[in-house]
Amino acid sequence: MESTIQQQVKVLVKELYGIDAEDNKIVVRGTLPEFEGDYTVVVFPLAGVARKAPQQVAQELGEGLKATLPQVASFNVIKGFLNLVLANSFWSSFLSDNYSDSRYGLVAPGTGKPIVVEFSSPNTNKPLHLGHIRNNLLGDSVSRILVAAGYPVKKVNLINDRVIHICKSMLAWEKFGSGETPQTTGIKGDHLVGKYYVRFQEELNAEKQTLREKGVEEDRLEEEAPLMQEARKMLKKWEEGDEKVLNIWQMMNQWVMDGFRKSYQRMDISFDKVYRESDTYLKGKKMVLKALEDNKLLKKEDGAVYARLSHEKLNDKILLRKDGTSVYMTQDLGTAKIRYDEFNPQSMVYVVGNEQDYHFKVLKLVLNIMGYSWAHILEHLSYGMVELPDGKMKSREGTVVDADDLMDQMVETAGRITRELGKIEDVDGEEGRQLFHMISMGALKYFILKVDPKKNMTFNPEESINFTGDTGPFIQYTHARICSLLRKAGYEKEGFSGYDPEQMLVAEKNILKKVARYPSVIQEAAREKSPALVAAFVYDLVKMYNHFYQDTPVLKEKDPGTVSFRLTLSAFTGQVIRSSMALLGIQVPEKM
RNA sequence: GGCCUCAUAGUUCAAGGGAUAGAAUGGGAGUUUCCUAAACUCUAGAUCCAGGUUCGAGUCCUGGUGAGGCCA
Repeated sequence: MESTIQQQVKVLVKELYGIDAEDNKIVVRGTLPEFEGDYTVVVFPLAGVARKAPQQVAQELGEGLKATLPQVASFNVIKGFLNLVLANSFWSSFLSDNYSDSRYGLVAPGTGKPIVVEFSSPNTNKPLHLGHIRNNLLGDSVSRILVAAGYPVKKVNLINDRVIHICKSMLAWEKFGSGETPQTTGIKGDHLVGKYYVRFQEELNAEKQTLREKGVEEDRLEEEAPLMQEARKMLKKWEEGDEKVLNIWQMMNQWVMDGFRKSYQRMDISFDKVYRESDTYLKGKKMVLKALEDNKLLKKEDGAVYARLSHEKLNDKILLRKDGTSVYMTQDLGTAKIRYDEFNPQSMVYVVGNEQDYHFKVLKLVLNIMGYSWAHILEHLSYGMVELPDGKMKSREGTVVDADDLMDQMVETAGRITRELGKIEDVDGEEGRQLFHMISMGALKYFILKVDPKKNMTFNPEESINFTGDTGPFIQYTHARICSLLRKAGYEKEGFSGYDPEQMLVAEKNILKKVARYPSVIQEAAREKSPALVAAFVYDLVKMYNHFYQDTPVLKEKDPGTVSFRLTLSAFTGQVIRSSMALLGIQVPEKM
């Protein structure tokens, strides 16, 4: 409807003033609740080009719109704002036209070039923490939103499984592990490996302390510690293909991946393709050497290969060190190429924290310099850090919030509160188990996704398990109430009849206005890659529905036409709630 | 030191250059013979500072202050 009004305004401006108005000068938005109207045209920009007083232009446009658009019942002008009131029948027709569309708001699945979304990309040396959760939820939700907006999407994960990360855990396990495995200990694989990573650090610190007492200089401690020397030896052996080291590496990677698989499952996250850095890391090196041959890259006197970035006022970027070893970016060049060749995508989105803004900027530039014309399709979806109320998470200070612990805690809280409220019967059975899972994950996902991805966020563990107010469970609860209402009424998507639109209440119209925006919210969220827009939308919708539900009887209403209208309105609202929550990866229960 | 982000009620978040800056939470006061009170209603409370652009600035520009990040 917004675009219909916008187009018509454009036509009228041409007719009345002989001016071709630019689209960005025609601002149409929802009318603020304190004014009368459904949509508002902001006339100031047009008054400027028409060289007339805003009120006069508004008046003339209002008359024109009323005459040409049958949906416009009346209008009023306040200062430079033209408020349009649509006929109630427009809104009831909107409902009858759309209530039976189970894919309302969603665009048919696209068939063109895919968008490749990379997210998660964990290191295999320790379990997932809160920061990874934001990454995973964002990547997953953005993927779902893009699909809903009609894009084909490939979700990919790049496991950083090379020995550099896991070496310390391997060494500590070998020395102190006495053969422990996830099976013998019952510890989740990623946590077991993480345990030995911590153990390594502890032992290393002890060694450093000993050396320190012996009078070794502070900046040589790490280098001289026997454990670090052993770790370096191990790394070298891995690179040489030492069978024993490779076996341990493979085994412990497997443990970690088995652990991650469980966490992904719990978050309801999956991938179309999983890459392993150990398989792909050599590709980038080849590309760099090839580009050097083609004179696209340069070589320093000491042998290091680099890209010149002075035209961008950036420092040169080394791609191969003087000893021929590769740097992080070298691998990223390789994986980008592999991915491009494999999917022929329209764009490649990387969900990676904003501490790597510079890295991605340079990555695109280097790909360009190396002659890959598709470099511009790389898009860094840069999200902010997750901090705790008392500052950043620091593994050294033990303030890291573990993903599994957090989820356990939330399930427990969901169970406790449900029991206290006494709303469902089967709290100890399958129904309870599923419900607690739904509520806890709903709370966690919503809490994180409602924040603008670009911004840093503070994660307050106590507030995150709050289930009232602007939370996932609040929205889930509204859905459950709607389901309950429909169950009682025996409503089966039959729609409504015999309803007089003149009886429509403001609260009902507000819901319809909101629901009507859903398709454009999906498009906007896809364009911005922001689940937060979907979260804000569904929260607003739910608040409006609750307001309606609070003081508008449905089943007790006498007029059957009104009853069927309210039931259809409720069912449609419930569907949009379910649909938009699904875009956030959140399920909604029928009872809670 | 150079570069990049950010700054809004006590706190956590909103606000496509547009009307009186919205929510939630916490504080205060209420709502249950009625479809689920995990709800609803009322109430007090904020744009870091100084300039500028604009009919109009939380939003754009410049400078400052403060916080975070990246690069050494």
